[in-house]
Amino acid sequence: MERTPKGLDLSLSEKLQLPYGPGLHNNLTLSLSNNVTHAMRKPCCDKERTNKGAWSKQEDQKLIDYIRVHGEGCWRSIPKAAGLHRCGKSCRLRWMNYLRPDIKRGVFGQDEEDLIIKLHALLGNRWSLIAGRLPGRTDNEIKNYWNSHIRRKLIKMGIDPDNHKLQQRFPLPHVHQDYAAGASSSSVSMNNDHSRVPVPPFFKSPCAPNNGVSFSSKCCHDEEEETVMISSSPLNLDLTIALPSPRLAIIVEDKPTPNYESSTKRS
DNA sequence: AACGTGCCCAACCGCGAAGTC
DNA sequence: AGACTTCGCGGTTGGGCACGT
Repeated sequence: MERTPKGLDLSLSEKLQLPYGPGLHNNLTLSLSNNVTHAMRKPCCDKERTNKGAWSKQEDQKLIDYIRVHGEGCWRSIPKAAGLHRCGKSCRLRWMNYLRPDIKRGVFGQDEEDLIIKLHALLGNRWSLIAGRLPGRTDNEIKNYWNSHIRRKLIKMGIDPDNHKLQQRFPLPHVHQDYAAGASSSSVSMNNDHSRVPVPPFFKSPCAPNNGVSFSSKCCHDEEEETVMISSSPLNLDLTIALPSPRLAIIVEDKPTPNYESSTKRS
């Protein structure tokens, strides 16, 4: 079954209605779900007979072997066909987030981090779309990285990670320090005394050329809220989202992997 | 050494979207 | 047309590890 990934083809109107923060979307979802009962929904699998929790090496191997031969598709039937006591959803997640041969693991580079921030400013919490611009990275990985690293970092810098607004009331010297490395020509005029705050590098520089998303930001001073807004306009809204890197149906090589229950997570 | 706390991240859950019957 | 099925997404959880006391 071939589908167009959700939100892949952003219409111009959608591009212009930048989802600064997930608020709107979430509120909508919330209000809808409050009015709908899902009591009739069937469980996605027979929970009695399915394994849950961390995957064992044997389970991984079964899934890899199966997909190596048959390719991805029809996740619901894969567990049975592959001899796994897992639900299809769990198989899909394990494959997509961990076993796929094209997954790039390891620490995020500065360029990747900057790109994530830029894309988040533009797309909000649409992790799958963001992941589509970062070859080898999964939405789950990016989401985790955002929540555990970037989010905190932005807060520390005095930037609201939800709406990407620079808060005015933050200890400026701290921000100066943090931005020092990336600060050069561009700066933001913040206060009446014309003190200047360097713009974080991810707001200044255009994206890496091969990412196909370009930015230009200007800042303005929002008197009422006493925040410095990194305006979304005029943005180059060439947000043509390319399809994520093609996934291999056949795995050629075994990849060194994963963490299993007993393995250590950290070095 | 023992305990508490915070962080990381794999995995789960619920739900909407899209396809099929 | 509408019920049902399947997929994919985003939010959340919980186990395990690192680090501080």
